[in-house]
Amino acid sequence: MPELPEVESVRRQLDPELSGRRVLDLWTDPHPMIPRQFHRAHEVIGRKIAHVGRRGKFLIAPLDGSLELVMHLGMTGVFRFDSSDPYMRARLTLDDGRDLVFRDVRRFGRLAVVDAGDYGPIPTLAHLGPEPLSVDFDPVRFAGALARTSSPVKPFLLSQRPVAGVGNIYADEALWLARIHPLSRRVGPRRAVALHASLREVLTQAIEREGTTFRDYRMVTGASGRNASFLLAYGHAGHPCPRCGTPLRKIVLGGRGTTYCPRCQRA
DNA sequence: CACGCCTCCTGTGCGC
DNA sequence: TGCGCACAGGAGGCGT
Repeated sequence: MPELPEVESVRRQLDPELSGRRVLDLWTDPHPMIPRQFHRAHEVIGRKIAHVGRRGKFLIAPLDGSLELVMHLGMTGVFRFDSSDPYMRARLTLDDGRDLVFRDVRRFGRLAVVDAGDYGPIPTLAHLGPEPLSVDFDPVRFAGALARTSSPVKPFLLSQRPVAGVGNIYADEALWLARIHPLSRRVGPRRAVALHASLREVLTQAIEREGTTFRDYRMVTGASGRNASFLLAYGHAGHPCPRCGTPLRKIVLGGRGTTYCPRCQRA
């Protein structure tokens, strides 16, 4: 569900609430998925949260004792304060008397405690590409990565390796903006630079609008993101391309719905 | 190591 | 109305 702009919006709300707070208790529901999804989570008890940071779609909160709490919203994860509900998977009791509730209908979300910087238990985080909105996301290196892979460009973006935080929605949006076919296996330097710029544009705009809400994604306040009505490709299959008027086409690529313009985006 | 496929889970919307 | 199926914004594990 949530991609970088949604996770960043959540981070900005959580950070001032959690910074300096100590976790007094943790409740997790007794489902068999929990041990797998909540690696060492109970070690958060008694620890103080320094702040809430982010890498790609992962929220990372440094704790005292050289530990880190790593949180991933999966497809349907939401954080709320003091709002118990039937899909509550975890509840952190804080030293200011409030409860932070993790709601997650599909149970793909994760709460893991790891030794600081040791992301072995979280392979995608361990091999995560550069932050797209930082100077580490370099167009020349990005072009090099695209030149070296044999994967179609969209699944490569979704792998989180060439760049962090891009999911299904913003991959479709950026590829449309850069006029690159999602199945393209040959993205040369010129188109790579265009894609680099498009990713930054699409993600920056989405952050300004506090993310895209279709159904599940909500901020900590419960508010929806405002970006959905600005999407140009994703979710608009069958509608005219905003650039050329050709009906947008939907295909399945790596098991994910993919919308693109068959005229603007050539392989 | 890299890639493609399948799986985890639950709810919703659609066609028949 | 009821049923079955495809699909949903993600990542991990496995076989090749």
